[in-house]
Amino acid sequence: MKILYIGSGEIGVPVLRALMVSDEFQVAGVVTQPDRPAGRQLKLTASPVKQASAGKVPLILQPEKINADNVLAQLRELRPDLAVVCAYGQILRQPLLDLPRLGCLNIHASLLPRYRGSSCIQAAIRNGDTVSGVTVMWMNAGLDTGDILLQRELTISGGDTAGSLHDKLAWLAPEVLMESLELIVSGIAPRLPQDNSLASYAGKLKKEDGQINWRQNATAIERHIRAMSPWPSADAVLSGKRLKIHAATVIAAADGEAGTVLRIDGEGVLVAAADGGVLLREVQQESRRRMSAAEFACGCHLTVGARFS
RNA sequence: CGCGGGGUGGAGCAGCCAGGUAGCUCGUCAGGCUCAUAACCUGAAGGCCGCAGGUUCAAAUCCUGCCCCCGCAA
Repeated sequence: MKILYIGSGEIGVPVLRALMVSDEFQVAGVVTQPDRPAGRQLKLTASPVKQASAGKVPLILQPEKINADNVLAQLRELRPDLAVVCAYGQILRQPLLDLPRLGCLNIHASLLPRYRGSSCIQAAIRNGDTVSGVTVMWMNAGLDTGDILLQRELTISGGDTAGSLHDKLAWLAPEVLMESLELIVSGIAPRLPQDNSLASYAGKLKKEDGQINWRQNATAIERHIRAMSPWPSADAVLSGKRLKIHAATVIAAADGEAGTVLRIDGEGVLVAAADGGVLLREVQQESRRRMSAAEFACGCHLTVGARFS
């Protein structure tokens, strides 16, 4: 079976690798985002998917607009049986969705219909979910609204960050996809419509979304910190300077005005929230390396009573 | 040539602009106080100030080159 892989993000790389080593399925082509300036020198950088597939697949396309007629024409020549889409970064219109003989599958990193949209992983952490998973669905023109083919769950641990959950889901995804493909080959792949009344949407995150609001409860702040890690990262402001908060713990027995430093010791820096406190453990100032909050406190002579804004 | 910050005893930082005793918080070690302590007091050890040149009577500090780390941005 000839497969067209459409994706850009890191999360799809294990899936792509699984397809490339498969005997039963052939990756006829890969469509990924164009190389973009990235990194410290803004050097043109290939997407993780391109890096993983370069030289290993017959064709790699990097169109600015995947729905353009000339792109559709090139893809049509490949005569793919199926397209697999994962973290691509562009919306696929109907003509493209109709192009593969069997249609297009999308791999989504949440248990749909919960958390449609691009920040589904962060949403699961932020809301304190204990379960997430991977959904393979039949794509339609809507945003993550297609009929579900297969889902697999996994457990979110209390220490999971968006980064660690992303990795877990990335590892789970190949299994779910390959099983989905087997169901299609066998002709028994289900199409279960999503229950729209249970749907929720997690839109694209912006840098500003990382800002910590100390007037929230300690639990919410701690989840926020894990949800924003590693990107866009939870940011706090101390005496006008931005401070990234990489890791923290909830301390229930803490009382003080929201944002106030209550205690500093080897464990870290305890900051009051609306309810309880958040013990900052790992932080990072601009231009500085990550360090324990205790080390940070030494260097900047942080004192009890200081206020985060 | 995208913009910018940083490399100083074991850790985190100040000092650099206006060259001329190596400073701060913490840790370590010793002693003291205490029923006791991660608390407190006293004292001590520990630094070729990233590397290599240059300027100078004198360089952590000024100039040049190099190495490494990081933020923005994507």
